[in-house]
Amino acid sequence: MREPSTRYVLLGVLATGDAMTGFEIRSFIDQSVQFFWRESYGQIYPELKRLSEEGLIRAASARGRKRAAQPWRITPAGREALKRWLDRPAQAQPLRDETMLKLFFSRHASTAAARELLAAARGAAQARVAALENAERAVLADPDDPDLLSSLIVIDRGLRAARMMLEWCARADALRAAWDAGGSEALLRQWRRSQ
Amino acid sequence: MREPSTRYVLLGVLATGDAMTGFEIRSFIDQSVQFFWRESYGQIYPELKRLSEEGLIRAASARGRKRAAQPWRITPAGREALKRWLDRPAQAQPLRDETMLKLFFSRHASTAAARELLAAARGAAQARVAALENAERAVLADPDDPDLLSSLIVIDRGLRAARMMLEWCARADALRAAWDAGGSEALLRQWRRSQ
DNA sequence: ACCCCCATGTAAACGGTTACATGATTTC
DNA sequence: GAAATCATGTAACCGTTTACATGGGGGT
Repeated sequence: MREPSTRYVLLGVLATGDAMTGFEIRSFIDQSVQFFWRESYGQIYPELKRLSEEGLIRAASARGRKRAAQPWRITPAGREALKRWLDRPAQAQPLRDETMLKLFFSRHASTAAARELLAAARGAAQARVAALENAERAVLADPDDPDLLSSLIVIDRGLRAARMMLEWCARADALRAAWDAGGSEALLRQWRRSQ
Repeated sequence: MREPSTRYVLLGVLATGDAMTGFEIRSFIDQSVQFFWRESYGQIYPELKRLSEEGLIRAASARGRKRAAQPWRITPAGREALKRWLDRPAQAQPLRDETMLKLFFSRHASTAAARELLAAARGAAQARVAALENAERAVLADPDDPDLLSSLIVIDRGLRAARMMLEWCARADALRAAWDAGGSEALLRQWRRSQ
């Protein structure tokens, strides 16, 4: 049995203290942890209902404007549940990277397709670096954010991952070029260099 | 609509040329691309049946020993389908990293729990480096493997990712220590250093 | 009056894992 | 002949995405 983590994302976001609607929670997720987590409304709304039935969150109806919007607030029981989850070791590292899969099988494709795959990976990594540098700037602009430490740790991870991808793309190009030029011997020579 | 990639993994493995049973395909996946892909029998067997109905693979019954085992061979149509898939750009970069999620919310946990999370991540990364260095040795021992280039590219990616994680763990520790010692000012000083 | 954004929700389909059942073959 | 390994398959369950339906509020 695997434990669903969706509920804990919701609790974690609400743990900041502010009452938020499902829509706002989703926006928050898209802004803060977008690079390693995503949630769809189809998950969020039913889960919020369940959480409130279990007493881990409660409706905080009174807001300035009267609306159909339903803001939620975390309860003490919710904070405890979140804490218990955080105390448990994390499971399930991310798996299933389609780019890697295609690259691994790329000798069955045209060389153009293989080059295309690497180029796309490079483009994605560059975009990611740019997005993360923006996020970094935004975080540094507000040094009193209680999430400052967490945000920086997470952004650092994202930046390192993206830059690693750029280096790896260059390396993959070099390996491929060596292979094209001189087969397995040249490839192995290239591999041993800067290893 | 998202495209299922399971079928193409099967085709990709069979494209090597050898006839293989579902069991052997799974073993091959576990040995070659285990770090970014996994398949379960519950996916493999029904999908093999479907592929054979579509004429992308065909049964290659006659093997030396008579068995319940059912080896499959890729057909020309299967190779074309694989190629078409490889020509399309890859979608869906891997998402949902529970470790990152917990770390992001870790200010709501005990400091012991946060340290524990990082320690586990470091341990996992070290194990991964060791496993990948073994894989590297195994690959280098057989320079005539037609998958040599792909394997090295993939191993390189895995090694870079794992080593990046080790560096990031150290950095995260340093950031956390700075925060504990001197709050956000010390944290920001530490952040700017070696940035 | 119209459009865009905010906002909630549901149903269907899908992909995937897990658990379970079963049995052949090899090796010791 | 027992144990380990090779091997196939299915059913149930679960989490997730997608598409669809609906409507209020603010701005132009």
